[in-house]
Amino acid sequence: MDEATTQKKDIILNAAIKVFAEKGYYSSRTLDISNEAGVAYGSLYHYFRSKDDILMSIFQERWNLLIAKVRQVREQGSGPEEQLGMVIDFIFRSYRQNPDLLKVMIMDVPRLDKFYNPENWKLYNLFFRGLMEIFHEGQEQGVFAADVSPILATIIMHGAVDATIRQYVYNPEFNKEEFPVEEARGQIMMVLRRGFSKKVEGEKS
Amino acid sequence: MDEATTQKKDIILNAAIKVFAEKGYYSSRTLDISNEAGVAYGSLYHYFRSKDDILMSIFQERWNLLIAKVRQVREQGSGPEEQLGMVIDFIFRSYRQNPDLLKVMIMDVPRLDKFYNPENWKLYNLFFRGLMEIFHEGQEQGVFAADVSPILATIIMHGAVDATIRQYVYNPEFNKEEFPVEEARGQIMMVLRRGFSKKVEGEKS
Amino acid sequence: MDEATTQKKDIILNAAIKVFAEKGYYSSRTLDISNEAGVAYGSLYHYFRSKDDILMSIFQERWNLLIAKVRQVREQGSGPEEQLGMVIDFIFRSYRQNPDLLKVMIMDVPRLDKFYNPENWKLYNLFFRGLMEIFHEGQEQGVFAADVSPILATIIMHGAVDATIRQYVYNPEFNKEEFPVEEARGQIMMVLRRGFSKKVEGEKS
Amino acid sequence: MDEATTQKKDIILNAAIKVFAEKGYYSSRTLDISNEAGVAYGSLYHYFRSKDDILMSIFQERWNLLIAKVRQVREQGSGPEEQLGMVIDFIFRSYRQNPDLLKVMIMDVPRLDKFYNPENWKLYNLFFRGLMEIFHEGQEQGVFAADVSPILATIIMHGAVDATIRQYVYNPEFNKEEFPVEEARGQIMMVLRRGFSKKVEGEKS
DNA sequence: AATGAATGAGGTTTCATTCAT
DNA sequence: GATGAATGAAACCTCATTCAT
Repeated sequence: MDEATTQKKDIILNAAIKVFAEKGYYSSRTLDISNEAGVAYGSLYHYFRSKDDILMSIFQERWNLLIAKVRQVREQGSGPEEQLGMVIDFIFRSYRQNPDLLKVMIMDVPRLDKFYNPENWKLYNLFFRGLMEIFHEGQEQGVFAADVSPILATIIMHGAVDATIRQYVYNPEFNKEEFPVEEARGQIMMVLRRGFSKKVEGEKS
Repeated sequence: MDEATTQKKDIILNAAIKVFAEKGYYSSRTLDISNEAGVAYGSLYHYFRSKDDILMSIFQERWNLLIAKVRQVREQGSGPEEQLGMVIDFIFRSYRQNPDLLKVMIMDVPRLDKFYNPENWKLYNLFFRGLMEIFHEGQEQGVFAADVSPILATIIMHGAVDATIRQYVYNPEFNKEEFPVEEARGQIMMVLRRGFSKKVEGEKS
Repeated sequence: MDEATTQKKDIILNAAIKVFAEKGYYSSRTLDISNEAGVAYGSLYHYFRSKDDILMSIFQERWNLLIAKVRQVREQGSGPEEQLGMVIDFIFRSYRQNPDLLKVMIMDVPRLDKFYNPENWKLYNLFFRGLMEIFHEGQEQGVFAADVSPILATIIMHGAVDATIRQYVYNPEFNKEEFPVEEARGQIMMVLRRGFSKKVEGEKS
Repeated sequence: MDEATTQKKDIILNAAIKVFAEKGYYSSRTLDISNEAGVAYGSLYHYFRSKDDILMSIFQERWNLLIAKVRQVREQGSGPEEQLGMVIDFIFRSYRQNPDLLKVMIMDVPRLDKFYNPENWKLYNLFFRGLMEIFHEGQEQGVFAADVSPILATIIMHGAVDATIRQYVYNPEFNKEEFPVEEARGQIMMVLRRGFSKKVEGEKS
């Protein structure tokens, strides 16, 4: 794949992200995408097999970035708490840089039938596995509570971040001024840090 | 609306829930719904204005139940921790009773354009407001940390539960045997209780 | 057919006239008619075989009135000019009394496939035959020009009246104040009287 | 709009005219039109927005021709009588060349809800205005009677022609052999000439 | 590679009519 | 006679995808 091709694919992908974010995958027409991208709509099919394929490409490209980030964070070697914080930071920064992309990732990707194939699940779970490993290390180092399952911890973390971004993206009654992204990010970190930390003195078991 | 009408609407709604859960809203045809419900094609349109209207009715009926639950929990008057626990329990029990319903609520409802109207947001936020009030009371009673925003706390809680159920619903690699629903519910409760509790001794701010 | 039945049929027919006039036959639903008539929509089918049948009944009832009028005018025995004038008067008066009815007669009846059956044509042409006979008598008495075909004369007369009423009914730019119905009627009469009268002195043949 | 597009639109339009003339607008299916045109189903919607749009295009194209004809006749500058004769001739000739077209114009166009919009009325009345001006000139030149309103004169003329063509098109009992089109046209001209001419000697006012 | 006209399967919705109550 | 829930055929239109240029 030469560079020109890669560039054109990116133009189309970015146009698709914008269009999907605005109307939703199923309400978006390929014509909308080609218009937004400024290419003839037949051209989409030079670069992608189908409309589905475009959405899957968005997922894969983005998700690989996320996985790379997790890997980079892990190799860089600070403490488990800091590592989780860096991943969460990365996600929130991604949202600020390109809210449309996260909107698509959260809302459209998981609702596409074709998304649910083994290959994607493998990719999907790769990210969680990275987080789980960080958490597990934290447990071994005594930073995180031993009675919390790494799987659940990961899901909770991801769910908290995901739900927060959803509020930003969709809820018109959500007061974005009162809650700047940084504030939200800080609170989530705080709650999770506490939630994941070792048994609190005097806790009812 | 007489009883017979209510019954018929429920039959259709339940059929729709099953069909939507299986194929997703956009991939479900109205014919599938009428077949599943065992009624004639056109009958759907006696009871609902459109396919959209069916999905919106599912949301509204279900969400009103959730709001009613929150209200009931609040009136019944145990401590804030117990109250939040009861709501979470209710959601997990709902999932066990009717996983399809939750699947539709989580995956299909939020992706429908028409969902995003003021009336629905009002309903939607009514639930969060109830949770927020519980949390706020907990703060006043010194049970929950004062430096956590009730809004964020609510979102985190909801996100955690939602994400967990998503795993049950979709992730084929998620080991449901290892994690029975009760286990997941217990762990979430534990993490949140810790995460929401007062500042831990010696916490880095 | 007892009296109660006849009355109910008339109620339905009048409702249908109103609805058809407003929305056109094909855009009118049987439900609209039953609502307008204040009866259950199943009831329409007690009194009429079908929606088509309702429109045909409107035509037949009305057209028989027209034919009766022509017969009455002929029996009453004034001169041919006066007789034609009376028929035209009758039509204009009908329009003033019930514009909706004429609207339906002119616009909806002739566009229904089922209208074109031998029985209706017979009825339809009965009216024209009456007019033709009047005209023919006028020719024999030397009142109307002998070189005008009674058939054409009749068609022209009918077309002129019909087109004028159409303007009243539909054309929003047609100035109804400037042209009260009586004025229009008078002018048509004048033009036709002249047009049908014997060859003008010095006419180019 | 390039030439190929124009050609394809014309093919579809002509097919639609044929189908509409045969079955009436509402009884014609879009599939019938595409079959008749020999194009794919969906192609209709490349060239026209909707079925309605096809009918409106037929009206507009045809009516612009009529208006152009009136303009041409006026510029060409013969006497008012001749000018009106030429317009009537044009209409009758149109009927002979393409009876289906006139059928659609007379029967289907005026019964479509969407026909009644300001834009169409403007177009519609442009034709009448042209005729009225001819008539008015005739009055000033002393050829036509001063006591006849140009508006009514125009309507009568149009109604007479329209009603005659209707007979040809629809009435199975109308004897077309006895009345060839030329004969009808001649008689109408004669009646109108007389009807529009100056007060006849000895006329009752 | 790029274009966009052409395709046609498939979906939602309408609505006249039936018929059990 | 009166009702209106139930029926399901049929219609319009959309839109992803193909393919000749």
